[in-house]
Amino acid sequence: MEEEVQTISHELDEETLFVVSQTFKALSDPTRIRILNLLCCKEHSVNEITEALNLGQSTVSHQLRFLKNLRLVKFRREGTTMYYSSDDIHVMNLLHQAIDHAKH
Amino acid sequence: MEEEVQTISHELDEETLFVVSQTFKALSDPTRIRILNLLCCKEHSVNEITEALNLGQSTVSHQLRFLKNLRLVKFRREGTTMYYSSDDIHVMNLLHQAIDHAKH
DNA sequence: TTATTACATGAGCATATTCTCATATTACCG
DNA sequence: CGGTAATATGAGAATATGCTCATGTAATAA
Repeated sequence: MEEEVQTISHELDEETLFVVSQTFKALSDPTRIRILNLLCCKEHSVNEITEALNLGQSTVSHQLRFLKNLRLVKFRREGTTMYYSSDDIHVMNLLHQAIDHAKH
Repeated sequence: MEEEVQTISHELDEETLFVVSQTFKALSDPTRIRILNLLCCKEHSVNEITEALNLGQSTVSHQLRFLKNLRLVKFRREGTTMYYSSDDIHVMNLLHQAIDHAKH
């Protein structure tokens, strides 16, 4: 009935726009990409990540908080050690597609 | 044979890291997402984009240059009018996957 | 040629991002 | 309890990002 209203169709609503941009922002930083790529296959402690990627401990912690807030990673405690692992199959999929594509 | 050497494996080389992060950075801004989403199905002039998305002409032009530099869009001239269209099926695929996922 | 339309570009500002340094916090061990 | 190892957090500086304003360029029409 009201097809004319759809003139501006295909336009994304604000929430979708926000979620999509946030998701890609998470994947737009080299440090976060390296961390996610490392966590892809198995969990790692903060120290392991710090050493494997040769980063500052604080940097890793900050980025993990970022990824944790977006629910892209989860963690479990074991004593004073926190083990992080990836927690969003779909986003990891986007990442690996982009990596495969970049490698040609 | 040399499995121990692979300890640091899975690490991404610098160029891949750069390309991947640049690609996602292009998709991490709401304005660029809206432009790419509009260009998804058919070409549009700069003016059409400006009006359809209610943006400044300069803003659209700047973002189109950004997308053009990454070869995500192409264009053709018709008189004084420039028609832009998407030019990277793979990246458009990443975008639509993320949009579908965000919409649940 | 001049005027007009459509688009591109440069400079500058406001904000956001990312890292580093220093300092918490938390759990464990003796 | 104090000491230590592992991680988290806050503040600050350096850089990057995105928009707006003004102006430049290019093609066309009169």
